[in-house]
Amino acid sequence: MDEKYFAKKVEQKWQRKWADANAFHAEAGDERQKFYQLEMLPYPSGALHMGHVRNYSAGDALAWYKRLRGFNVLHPFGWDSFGQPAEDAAIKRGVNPHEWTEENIVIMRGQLERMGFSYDWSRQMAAHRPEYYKFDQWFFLKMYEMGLAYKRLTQVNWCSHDQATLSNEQASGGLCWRCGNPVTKKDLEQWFLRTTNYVDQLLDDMAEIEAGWPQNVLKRQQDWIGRSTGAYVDFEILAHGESLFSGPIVDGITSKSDHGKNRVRIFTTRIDTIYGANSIVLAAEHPVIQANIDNFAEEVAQKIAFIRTENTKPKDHEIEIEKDGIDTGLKAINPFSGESLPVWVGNYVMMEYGTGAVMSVPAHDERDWEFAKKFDLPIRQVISEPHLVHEHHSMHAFALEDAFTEYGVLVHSDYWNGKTSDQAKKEMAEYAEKHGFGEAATTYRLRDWGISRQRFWGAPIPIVYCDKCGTVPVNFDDLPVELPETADFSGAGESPLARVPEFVNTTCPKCDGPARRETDTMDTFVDSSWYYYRYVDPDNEILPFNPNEVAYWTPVDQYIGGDDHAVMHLIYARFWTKVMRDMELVPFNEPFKRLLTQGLVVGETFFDDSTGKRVYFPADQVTVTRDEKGRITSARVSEPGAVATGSAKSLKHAIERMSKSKGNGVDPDEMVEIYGADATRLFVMFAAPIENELVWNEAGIEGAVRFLQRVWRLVYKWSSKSEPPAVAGGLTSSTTQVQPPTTVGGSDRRLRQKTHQTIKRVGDAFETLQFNTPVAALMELSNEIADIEPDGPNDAEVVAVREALTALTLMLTPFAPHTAEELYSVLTANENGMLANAARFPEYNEELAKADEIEIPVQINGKLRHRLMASPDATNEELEQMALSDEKVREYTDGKEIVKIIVVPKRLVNIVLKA
RNA sequence: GCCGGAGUGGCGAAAUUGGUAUACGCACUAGACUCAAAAUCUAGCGGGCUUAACGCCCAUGUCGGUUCGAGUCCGACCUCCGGCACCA
Repeated sequence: MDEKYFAKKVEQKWQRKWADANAFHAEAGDERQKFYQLEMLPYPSGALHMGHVRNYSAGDALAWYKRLRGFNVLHPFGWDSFGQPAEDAAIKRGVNPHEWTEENIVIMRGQLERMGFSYDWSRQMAAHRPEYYKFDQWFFLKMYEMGLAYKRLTQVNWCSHDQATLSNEQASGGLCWRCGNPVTKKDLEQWFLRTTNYVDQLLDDMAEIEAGWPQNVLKRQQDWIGRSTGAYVDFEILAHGESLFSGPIVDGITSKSDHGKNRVRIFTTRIDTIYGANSIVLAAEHPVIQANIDNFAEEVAQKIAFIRTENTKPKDHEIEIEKDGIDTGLKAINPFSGESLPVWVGNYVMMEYGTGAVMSVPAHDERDWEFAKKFDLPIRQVISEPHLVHEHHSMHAFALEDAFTEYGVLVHSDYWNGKTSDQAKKEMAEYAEKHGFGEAATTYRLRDWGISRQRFWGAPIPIVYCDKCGTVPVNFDDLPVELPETADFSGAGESPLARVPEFVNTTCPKCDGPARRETDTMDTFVDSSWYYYRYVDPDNEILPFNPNEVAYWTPVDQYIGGDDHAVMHLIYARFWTKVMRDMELVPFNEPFKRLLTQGLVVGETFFDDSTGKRVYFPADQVTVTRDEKGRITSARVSEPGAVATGSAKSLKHAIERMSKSKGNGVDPDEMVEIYGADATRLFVMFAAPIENELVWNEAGIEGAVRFLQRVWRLVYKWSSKSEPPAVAGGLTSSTTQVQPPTTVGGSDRRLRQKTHQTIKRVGDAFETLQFNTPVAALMELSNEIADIEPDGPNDAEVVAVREALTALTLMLTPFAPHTAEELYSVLTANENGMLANAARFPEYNEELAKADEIEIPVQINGKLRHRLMASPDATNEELEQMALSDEKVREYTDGKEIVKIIVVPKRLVNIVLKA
């Protein structure tokens, strides 16, 4: 190689060497400790973006680090290749989704290889290939056998733009998660997986992974699962002779015990407030309402219908929906007080949660308060702050200005008066159960996972419908149920597979008679729920994987990806693992021991304020003028015809997520071409903490190039000055200890100190998943090396520099592997690089890291006044004496009374004087 | 509205978890090299004051507190960013 750094040349050389040596292939059963490093698999869109680069750079850094630490590292890659974009491409451009997807995979794999990520490509999986989705179907059939997969008619979230059903997660906020269009409701037969069977485990097993997962992800999962404990209470429903309701009440009994009475079951977390209930409020869809809809007065029925349709409108997160409702004329009897309460329909009660019925206690619930205020319903306070209990009894006062939602002491609650909320919640639920009108209960926000999609590009659900036998699962032996080559995508609302007769028409696995296949495909989150198990045994044709391979490699030691998957993917994957555990396929509860969520890569964008149009991107197309404070005052676009000049006021400055559609993306290929893969990766790791948002700044990447060039020059400068070290495997303890002690305070001594301090810092940083600070530490070390001039150095200096450079090179590997490999081969005069030599992370020597002299700040009354040089072994007494006898310090202390002296060992001395 | 998180130079950020605030990098300024430019190297780079002394004062969103000592802990407030959103 050259003494000048040509990134491209170096990178291509080592990429070839790695590939030829199959360098990153890992096999189970090694006696080394295993480490499974996983990054979230991408959708093969056809173009790698900087978000991917950030994700995989971090993963690759850890994979390299663990290899250097002697682990047997599994670092696989695959493709989440089912999903809508392939279908969209088929519709828009008439391409075949299979071909389109395979082409994209080839393109993106090339991009990844040019980045030099150390993946074991022999384990690559792709969700759209029959050899993979065969086992989606296999799992589905297993779950069907276990009663975990079932079908029911349901109102689904429907996106009319994408012509697809959406899970609740995907329809969050009433808008389609993909296209952002409003979601409507539609009745369809849908397949579900019983995630609710595992809801408590999903919550409780968080204790196992708490230490390794970001708090906010666990928090979001908790919120998503939404467990709340309370009680069911059954209210008897009566027509009560009101003119608004005619005829007998039919159906709609929602409580378990009926005694021949019509009852409606409500859920509450605050049974202690039940004496404050002024009404019962039902969802418009509630069975009691719908079963009796013809018996309501005209205007009531109309209002109910209105509320029902209004509620299907998309929820706008910015605008709070005004409370609305209608008194149905029905009455409900409060089982505790015997009081007769009106039954309302309210737009704020959702059928999907709890029982679709609530008791309204305006004094102690904000929504009920609003509702009562709007319709002028009575408000009765039944919980008091403990110190006000007396007043409540004497004055019967409800001077509440707002709902009092805190716990307190019960008042105006008969027998229960004086009990605390906590006591009452427990005892009242028990009382209700004893008397047959309720029980303690827990409800969840999480519902079963609807996996049916009216889509072509997904795994077919392996079910057959036979007129004779009904719903029949496909035999395991007949898997996979393969997707046809293509289909007619033009239809609306129906699965495209329904229009492929060769696919639909089949024979019944049971009776061999004519039958039809299920034409829905599975949600793509099924694919990503277990792909990380497939990597351990990707070619298995009989089972999803060999249990021995799984036993060796899993669970995943470190998972890295975006926190946009905090709830969907990461809950489904946890669910899947628990099901697999119950199938005795894995012996543990949790798939991912540690999770790291990396922040977005965002672009800096400017908009012309007058036109609202994007002015330019990327930054190098524009000339920016800044004021002395660094604020942007004007910008000029170098593109002809798109000139925009003016003050900062005329330009809107925005930071936004990089994306193709916004046109503000940075092409990784371009970065590799201009700066090299190593510099790109190094910069992405260095520029910001991994969990922070990263604002792309092209100038910064040039800094990374400069750093690599500096290291490069240093290695060439010094490698000609001495022989390679005796030990080929890299920097081991034997090479470091063999050196004779040198002069205290000498430059070689200081460099060795810095080297070993850096080894410690960098190692610690990797263990705590920090990537920006170790790069800074390596830069410091290189700066220190650069300070030593090779002209006429003594032997000790050459040794110290060589040690420093070897350590630097090894520690640089996780960030810039190509450059590091090349420099390592120069330093060791061995063309075969690190992997061939089984190079190891440099060994930390505490003795060498220790400074000969340390600086001890001396404070007077907590203010820094002076610095002393002292031995790191100096005792507290010695430090104190040194400080007190120091001339400079005495200027401050002379004539003053010393109150006390604080000495922090190896840290500082603080002398406290009397004021 | 509820729940989290964060506010440190012109910018991205460090700070051994209560002990020298601003490491490292970007940008910028000056100088060296050069016919010149680029690259590279050297020096400087929070603000202010002064008799210029490796001296003082002020600075980690604001105000207060604890402490010998606070970016770090406590209380109140302000701002920004995320998540959830009628969840009973």
